[in-house]
Amino acid sequence: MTVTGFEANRARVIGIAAELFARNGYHGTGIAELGTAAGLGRGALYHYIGSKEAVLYSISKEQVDSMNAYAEQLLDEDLGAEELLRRMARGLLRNIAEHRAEWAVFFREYTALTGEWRDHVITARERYEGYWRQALDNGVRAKVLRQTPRLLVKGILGMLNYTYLWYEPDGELTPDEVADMFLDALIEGIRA
Amino acid sequence: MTVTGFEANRARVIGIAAELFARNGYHGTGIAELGTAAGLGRGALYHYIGSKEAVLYSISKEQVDSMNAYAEQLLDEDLGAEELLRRMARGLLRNIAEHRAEWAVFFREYTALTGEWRDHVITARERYEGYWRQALDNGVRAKVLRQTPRLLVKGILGMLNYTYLWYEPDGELTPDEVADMFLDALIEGIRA
DNA sequence: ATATCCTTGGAACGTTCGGTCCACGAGGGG
DNA sequence: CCCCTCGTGGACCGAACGTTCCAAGGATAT
Repeated sequence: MTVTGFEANRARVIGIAAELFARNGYHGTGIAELGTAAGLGRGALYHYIGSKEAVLYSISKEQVDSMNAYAEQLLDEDLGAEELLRRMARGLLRNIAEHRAEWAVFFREYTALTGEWRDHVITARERYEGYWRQALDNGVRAKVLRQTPRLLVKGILGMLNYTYLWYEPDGELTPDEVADMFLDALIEGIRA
Repeated sequence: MTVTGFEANRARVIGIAAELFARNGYHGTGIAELGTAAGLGRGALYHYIGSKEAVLYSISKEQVDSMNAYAEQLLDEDLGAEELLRRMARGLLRNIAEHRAEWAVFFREYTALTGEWRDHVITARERYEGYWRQALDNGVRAKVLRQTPRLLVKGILGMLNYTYLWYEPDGELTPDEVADMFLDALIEGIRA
């Protein structure tokens, strides 16, 4: 049962590209290699992808955009500070666990993007960081958390993002459990 | 006053390569580009570097090896559990701050290594993680820290390693201060 | 002056790069 | 049966890739 339709085919190619880019790097993966893996000749391949950089952009953009949408939704829900942080962490780790290849490509290779594509992705990434800062500030305002340096948010994101490198979907912990473990350690340390 | 001697020249070229690899990626940086940046022709360049992959190996190896040596030294010193963790964190962040380009290359591009070089770097990296686990276990045995999942060490290292992406040497915080900020948040959360 | 060695620039190698182009086949509506 | 569109494989493009090679320059020791 082959999938049909332009969009479905495009998505399929981009998924394959994510695996290849994750394994061999963006510059380290050739268009010929991608064509072979997708079972497509040059003509068909370019019909779907437009350009190699467009593929990298699609891979990167989709993940960050989806996390931004999720964060915006949570921030609208008027949750308690601790619950908000836990849900944001769980959402991120669930996404990373489901799209390890895409996140690996995004973290390692987004610098290979140029022009507006680069700007868009970097901006989206900063926006996401802003949502985390907002969530932490919520906690401080509600006197649930103590005042901490603004750079702590970088540390938290590092802790969570880094999972793309080691998380094993078949391991003993679910993404939610990993998120909770990290937040258990952190929240006690920054409670008011 | 130009530096002389084979080793000094080699080190100079590798330093320049680290900057280029960090900015444009390993596969994204050409030998021609490196030659131009170093002010060397092809012949002279290869006289010093041997091969492109050898450059990547040198950059990666040096940082990890130096952190392993530092960790081994600290573990020999019989420090208190908290002091040990703080010193390890400070040492790592100091090193990252001083060699941002090298760490960026290491984190993003070590997968481009092949064969024994790849194995050596991966092994060294796992060894370093083992030292951190040891330090945490010390704390648990001394009843300074509570028992935590073994995967927490991945989170701590993520927190610290991630600094290569954002730490600004001219910013308001020294590497030691960043390390302390992170550990202040963490240690309270995992104390016994 | 001669011999030896380290260092050097640049030509050249075959391969692969990302991307373009075009002819053609299949499918559907008139 | 013709025409148009869409999808496709593969020839082909110039440029860049990492590496090798060699002749010669420069320094030092004899």
